[in-house]
Amino acid sequence: MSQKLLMIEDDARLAAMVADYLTQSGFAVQLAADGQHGLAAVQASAPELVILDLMLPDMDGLEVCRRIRALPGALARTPVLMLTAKGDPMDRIIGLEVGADDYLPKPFEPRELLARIRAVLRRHVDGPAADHAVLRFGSLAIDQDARTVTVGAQVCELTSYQFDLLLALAERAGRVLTRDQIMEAVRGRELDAFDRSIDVHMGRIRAAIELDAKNPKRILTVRGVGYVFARQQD
Amino acid sequence: MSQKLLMIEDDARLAAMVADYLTQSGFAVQLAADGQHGLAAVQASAPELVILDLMLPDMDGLEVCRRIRALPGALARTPVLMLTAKGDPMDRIIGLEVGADDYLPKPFEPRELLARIRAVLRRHVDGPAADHAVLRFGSLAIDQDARTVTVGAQVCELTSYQFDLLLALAERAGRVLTRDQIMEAVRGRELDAFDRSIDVHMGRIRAAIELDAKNPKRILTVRGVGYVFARQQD
DNA sequence: ACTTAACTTTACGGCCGCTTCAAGCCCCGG
DNA sequence: CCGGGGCTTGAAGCGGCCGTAAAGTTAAGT
Repeated sequence: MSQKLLMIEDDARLAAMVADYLTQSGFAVQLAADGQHGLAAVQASAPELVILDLMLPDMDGLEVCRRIRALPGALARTPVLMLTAKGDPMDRIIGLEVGADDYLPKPFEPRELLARIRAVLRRHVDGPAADHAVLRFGSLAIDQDARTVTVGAQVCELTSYQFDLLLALAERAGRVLTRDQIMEAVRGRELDAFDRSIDVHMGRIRAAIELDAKNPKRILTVRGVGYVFARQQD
Repeated sequence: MSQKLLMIEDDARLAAMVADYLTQSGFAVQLAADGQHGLAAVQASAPELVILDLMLPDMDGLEVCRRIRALPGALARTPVLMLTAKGDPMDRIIGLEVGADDYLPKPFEPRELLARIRAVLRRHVDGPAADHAVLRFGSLAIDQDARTVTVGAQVCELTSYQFDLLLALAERAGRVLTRDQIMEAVRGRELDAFDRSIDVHMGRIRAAIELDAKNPKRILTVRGVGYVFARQQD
């Protein structure tokens, strides 16, 4: 029961990469390179959600969004996730105003796009603002919507990337992941041969979430393989 | 099979309204007006989920939550959905830190409360249920995802390489493997003529997984050939 | 029972992989 | 154009673990 997504994006490289990532995450992805074909595809295949680039060759993403909302029947309520060029707050206001359900500034981590797609879909079926997915492991709490991590009373300062890494591990708690798998989950691309950056980040994340970074109880290293997030803690 | 909910809320009007809505949605709702009675009710009726107001006449909602978590047995893991006074981010952090499973700022739509209740319950039932690929031989279990081996309740300390060796044998349980075959399976290359390293490792693995390393019941030696992992055990 | 071959056990040296620190680089905001 | 935060890269340090060697034990053949 894989859900159908439509991505309207003129950058073929980006589109292909994202489509690949989302496909591996269990979605069926259809592509359209401009607004014209995008609108046609919405009507033809009635996707569960539309990923819509703000900048398109033929017509503005905002215009596309407006026309989706003007379609007959249930199609008008198709969830739209807008990709905006920059972190410009203006974009958000405009995007939401024409009826986009969420927006995501480029460049973005595939991981985050996936999280937002799921959030929008969840909201769409369960009602408005449905689900704060909060992962709990003993005193550790990971709030996927707020993108915050707390351990006991302490709020952990994590960068966005560190948060994604932690989340990738925590979602598969109890499963050993290789560095490649982790990189694949977060960025959708492979790791070059002897890249130690993952290790450095794990060190930083440990410093933030472990009580004693010298004796990690949550992020465990599996020598010669990768890392595991411990299922049982505290 | 309507699920039992407990709502701890001092505002009688609000409580009645919500209870009514949730009842129509197929839940059995029990009410408590303050922390004292709320805690008693949790112990008396073991609800599937507790809806807990942050502001209560007698004691803080946080304190109630803490005490629920301190209850004996499975009661301590009763899901808690916190109702916070405002959209203040402070509230959410506090809520997470005492072990609430989700939070919802007032005022809220009943529809949204319902969605979150369902989300939390869903997570609670199929959360820890994530299945692993596990090979079982009597009391011995080999978890390929976690890369751990357990004998009964005992977790065996094995290195990555030792784990791979054991797995190679266990996957072909009942078949005798030569040292070369084992090496081929694990490392993909051949073994030089008089290498005794496999033997040493088998000894170490036996020390970890055999009840009596002197009389191995799992990893058996086939003199002049190699080793077998016994199909029948215990 | 003696001999010999094969497996087990123990000890230890060295290497590989993880961690940590420091410097470089890139991107973004002023 | 400059400054800062954060990701990346490189190098140094350290510890764990593999492999070897050598002694001990078991099994088979004479």
